[in-house]
Amino acid sequence: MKKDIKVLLVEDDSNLGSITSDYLRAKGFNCTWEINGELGYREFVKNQYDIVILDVMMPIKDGFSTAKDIRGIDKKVPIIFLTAKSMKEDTLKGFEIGADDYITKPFNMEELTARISAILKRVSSDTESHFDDIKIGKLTFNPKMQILSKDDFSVSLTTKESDLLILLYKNKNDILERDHALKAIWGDDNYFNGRSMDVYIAKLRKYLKHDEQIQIINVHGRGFKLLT
Amino acid sequence: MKKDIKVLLVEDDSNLGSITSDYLRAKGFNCTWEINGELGYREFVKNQYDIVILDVMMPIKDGFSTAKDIRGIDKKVPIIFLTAKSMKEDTLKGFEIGADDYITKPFNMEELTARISAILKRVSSDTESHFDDIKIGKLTFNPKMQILSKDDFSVSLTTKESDLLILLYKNKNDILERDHALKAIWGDDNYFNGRSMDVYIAKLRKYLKHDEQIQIINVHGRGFKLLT
DNA sequence: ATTTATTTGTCATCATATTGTCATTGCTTT
DNA sequence: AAAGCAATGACAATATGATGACAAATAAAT
Repeated sequence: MKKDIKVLLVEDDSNLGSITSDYLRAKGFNCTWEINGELGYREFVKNQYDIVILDVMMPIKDGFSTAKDIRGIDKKVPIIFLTAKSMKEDTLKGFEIGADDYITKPFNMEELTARISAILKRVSSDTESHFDDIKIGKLTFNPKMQILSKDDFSVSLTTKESDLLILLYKNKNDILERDHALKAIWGDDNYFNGRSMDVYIAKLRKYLKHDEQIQIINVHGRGFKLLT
Repeated sequence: MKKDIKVLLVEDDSNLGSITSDYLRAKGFNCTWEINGELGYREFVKNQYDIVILDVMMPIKDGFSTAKDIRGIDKKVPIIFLTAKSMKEDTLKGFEIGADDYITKPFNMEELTARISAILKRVSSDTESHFDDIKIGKLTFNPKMQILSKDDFSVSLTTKESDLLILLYKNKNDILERDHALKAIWGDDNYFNGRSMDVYIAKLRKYLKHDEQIQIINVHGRGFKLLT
């Protein structure tokens, strides 16, 4: 059936950004272009992306820092770095963070799409599409409809509940750090947002009671872990 | 008797567009030709089409983007893409956005009609013709006459009411996003049009009370869903 | 072991944004 | 002028998210 590959391009040079995103769109990718790391991160959080392309050198927030933030909430999404020259330190640093590939500028468009395709092919096996249903134990969650259901029941979650559940799921059986989650969903990590998040954790726990196998445990001072 | 198949062709090259639409008309199709994605989308919204043929590379709004907008309000209408030969088949094939077929330019006319016929044949089973009556529960809606009726009653809907009902029907049991509906029917997604739409939803709900099975539910912050 | 401080759990309540609905206005067509 | 339609204003109802209050759990200090 139809695939809809969502690509997030973060590039501060408006000329290159415009050309690249146009090209990717013409190639059938669902490409979104943001002009700095901060906006890029926020966009990544708001929507589900299949792959991220980050320019390393950016004024507001550089590519590595952005990648680190993204990795804070998503350990699997493929990231490609664009570096100005072949700087050894750059590439090394990038791979440490978990870069899947890096491309030195200037690059030609065919090369970029080829790399994207190669990476997607490589990781496609263990990657769930962003519009697929999520299976959490005996429960099923449809992120588009924001509906959590089992054979016998069905609840509609609010956006915040849904966002948090998705974030927990992406880090299932692994810790979701408080500050990462807060930055991602509430935009800012502060005391009050923290209290709010605790309330939402409580709400989710209530929903997840429908499968007694599933639980959200707290890791004191760190965050939460969704056990499946 | 031959059916009246409505084909929407969106092609920026006036030469090719003219020739192709002439040919399709000669072959008995009811073909409309628009010269860019924006006009194409507006035309699609205004009328009901059985199939859409989109050039990928267009100046104002490219084919993929147009397809995405069309898919936003109609998940089923068959779409054929016209792509330049330079695009590698495999790139395209992997990342189609709900394309039912694609044809590389230059193509010969016989090939195009053959593809169209093949697709229409393939999907005709679950596709309602644009002039058919729509069955909504116990109710029947005739989109040409804009008349909603049951055995015992009959109302004539206004254009806006009718447009909205058709859009809801096309997305029945699935969410119709506010912004898509507003863009499609009111041409622009803004606060005031949104209020207007809510009024029309209320009006439709009143009409649909004649079958208590049918309801339009709201999905907070997202849109509406017609449950049949 | 006991006390203290910090973090988390949860309920109830509040504020805000979204949606529902009626009445009215203005525009167009006849 | 009358009728029909769409847009808008006004206000009610509802859904959502934020916050306050306090209990419980955990960690740290004594």
